[in-house]
Amino acid sequence: MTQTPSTPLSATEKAGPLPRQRRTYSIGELARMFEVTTRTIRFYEQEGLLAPERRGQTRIYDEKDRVRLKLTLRGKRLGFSLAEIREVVMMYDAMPDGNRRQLRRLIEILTDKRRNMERQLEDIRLMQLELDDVERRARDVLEGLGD
Amino acid sequence: MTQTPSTPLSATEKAGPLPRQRRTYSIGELARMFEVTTRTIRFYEQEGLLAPERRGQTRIYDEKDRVRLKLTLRGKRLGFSLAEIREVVMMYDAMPDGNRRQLRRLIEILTDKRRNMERQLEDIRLMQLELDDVERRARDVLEGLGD
DNA sequence: GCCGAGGTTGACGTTAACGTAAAGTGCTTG
DNA sequence: CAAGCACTTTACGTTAACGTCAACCTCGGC
Repeated sequence: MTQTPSTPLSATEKAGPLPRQRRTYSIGELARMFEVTTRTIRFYEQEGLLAPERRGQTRIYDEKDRVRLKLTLRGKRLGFSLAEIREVVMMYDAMPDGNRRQLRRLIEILTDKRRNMERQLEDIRLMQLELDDVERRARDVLEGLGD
Repeated sequence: MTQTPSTPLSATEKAGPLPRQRRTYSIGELARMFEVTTRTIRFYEQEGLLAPERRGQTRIYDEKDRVRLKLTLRGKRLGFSLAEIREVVMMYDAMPDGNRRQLRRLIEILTDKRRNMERQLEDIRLMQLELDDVERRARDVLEGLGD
């Protein structure tokens, strides 16, 4: 009865009028799709980031799982730990019936992540300048060697 | 043995009117300055990222070292490994007398890093959208609870 | 019936990036 | 001169995020 409408985390999903096919994926498919190993995917499940269904022993992943994996990997590329990612993900899941304190906590976390992003943006900007500089010098030296 | 002429490593040494003084730093100063531990700084040296001078046993860091530490930490925040950072740093140092092959290799690495940055920029953009979305929903639920 | 391709659960191994504790050195301050 | 810092080396410990076996199941095809 507590069937949550199960809307996956998504700001970028085009909710077309198409009858959404209930596509599913095997662990191997997902692995190839995102260029990770199956070990990684199982590990993420063990860490509470995924919860695929089972047909017998075999894991079957649906669209929601796929999106979650995608977001997890994106978070990782941005330097978040699995623990951090899990925190947000779990709070998101618990949101519908979350109490005020939890929700405020979630917003607090999000604000923090956002600050993190801002800093990274600045870091990237500065790093790009450094790279430009180093590359320019390298090219100068190359030229000096008589290209 | 080596009698050093009692220079008290004063931070505010009035040697001249020039603003560009040959300032030096102790390991503790740098640690506080960047909010890392001295262990971290020594570790970076061990990994070939820093090479401070010594007065007896004690490490003395100059402006160049400080900048390098700053860049290292920035690289870390962007998810580069110490090995990667070292690669760039060492090649940069060896640049003046670097041969063509090395220089091309350096430029290749830089191009790679740059691609990395581009991807991170995109990741950040997407992640910000996600965060916006999650936060908006959280606020909606909060409001629904009768704020 | 057997085989290979994929899937499963342990369980132990590995690597990066430090943390932490022990034991010593050197300066300066009461 | 004793105490107290800040610094040093050595060395073992720790954590996250997987990698790497081993030993097993299971299903479609020949």
